[in-house]
Amino acid sequence: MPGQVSSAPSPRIERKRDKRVQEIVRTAADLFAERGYDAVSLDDVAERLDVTKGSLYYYFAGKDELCTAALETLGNGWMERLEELSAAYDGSDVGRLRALLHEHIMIAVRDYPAALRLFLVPREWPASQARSIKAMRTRHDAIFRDVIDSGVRAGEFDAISTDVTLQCMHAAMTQAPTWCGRLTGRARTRAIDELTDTLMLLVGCSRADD
Amino acid sequence: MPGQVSSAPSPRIERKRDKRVQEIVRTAADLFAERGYDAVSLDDVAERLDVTKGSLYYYFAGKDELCTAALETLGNGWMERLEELSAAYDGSDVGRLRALLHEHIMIAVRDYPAALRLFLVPREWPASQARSIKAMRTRHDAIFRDVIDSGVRAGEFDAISTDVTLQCMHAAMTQAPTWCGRLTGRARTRAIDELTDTLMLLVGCSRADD
DNA sequence: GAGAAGTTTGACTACGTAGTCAATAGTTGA
DNA sequence: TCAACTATTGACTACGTAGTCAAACTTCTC
Repeated sequence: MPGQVSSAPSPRIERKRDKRVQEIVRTAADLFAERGYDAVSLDDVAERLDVTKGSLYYYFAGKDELCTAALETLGNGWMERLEELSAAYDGSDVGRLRALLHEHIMIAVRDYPAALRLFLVPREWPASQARSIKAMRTRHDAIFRDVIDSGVRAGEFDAISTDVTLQCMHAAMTQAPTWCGRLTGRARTRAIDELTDTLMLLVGCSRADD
Repeated sequence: MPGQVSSAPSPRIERKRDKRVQEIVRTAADLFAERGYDAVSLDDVAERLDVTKGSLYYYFAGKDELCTAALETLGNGWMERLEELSAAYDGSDVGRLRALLHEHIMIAVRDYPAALRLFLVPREWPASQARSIKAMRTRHDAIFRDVIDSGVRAGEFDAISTDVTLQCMHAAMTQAPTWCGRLTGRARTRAIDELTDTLMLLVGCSRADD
């Protein structure tokens, strides 16, 4: 075993690599979200990054792994943001739910104008992604279930069924970028606000209640 | 031009052909809805019909045409049913809207257990289908916009924005088969009813109002 | 600046699937 | 029974794309 140090790369190089991985992941996520998994070839991803396909295989074992990384990296960031917001919120459940809905829609529409539209819609992804999508959906549901149940117990909300309410909210928020994405400026802000207020109706809160 | 009659086929043969076309269209729609356009090959469609691919080309010019036919045939039947129901309904707008929502969800969940889940979600279909999907969506929206606006004018409903309300309802109904499809018997009935009632909240109607 | 490590390239294979078509089988009606 | 028409087959081509890999290039490190 002559002199084989098998040294870990220096932190600097590791950071560089991480950055590159993030670039690739982000670009891939945008493309997948724009066109769907099947309609995106690795040549497409490579072209948008100004490299060739072989380069992607230096970082990822295959298309599936790249897709998983894209879903998890972006999804984790999103869910963390919502979890922090929910934990830090100081006020009524009405206010907390409204803040969560609003932030969720904002992230979907603003931060990921192209990416993640399809994020929580399993049918649009290959079966190999089922596990990571399900995990993210569970996390998403837990955030909203928590505040809805709390509000119901406190008598602030009135939901026919928490499950169904959750599903309706989720479905609407999933579609939000398609509706609001083409709008800009005040029109977009207004659409997001209206959507938030409309979803609050699902727990029996009209705008007056805040 | 010796004896070239170019005769139309007999009605009997024409009926037979139409029936075959319907079988193919229905099978294709089921498969497209199960797996998505890209993930379904014409060999898959042919296999489920117990024929070979070449046979499909006797009836359809290509995969795209088959897909268009599938979307339009099934979508037209669905929308016709809703239009009839809306026109025939005799009663308040609250009752009419509830009947429309309920029927829409029932059709989605019961009649098309596999097919058409994705029906009104353009992003899941190739660009060549955009026209026919948009037409169907317009028709769908017109049905529901009609009753919502009517209810708002009559003071029965209170919607923040008809557009946003429509979009939320549409998003939720599109997902309904995914939620209710795995249920059976009373559980399914209950889920469909709960979803209907929950969506009525979007126009400010709680269950008590009926 | 030299050697090592990290990164990218582009030509390559393998494979699946849309679409073609001449040959064949099945059906219909006289 | 036979001829014309309808329907189906299966072998075929063309093409796109996932994945491979040795060689070339770039960037670090001493």
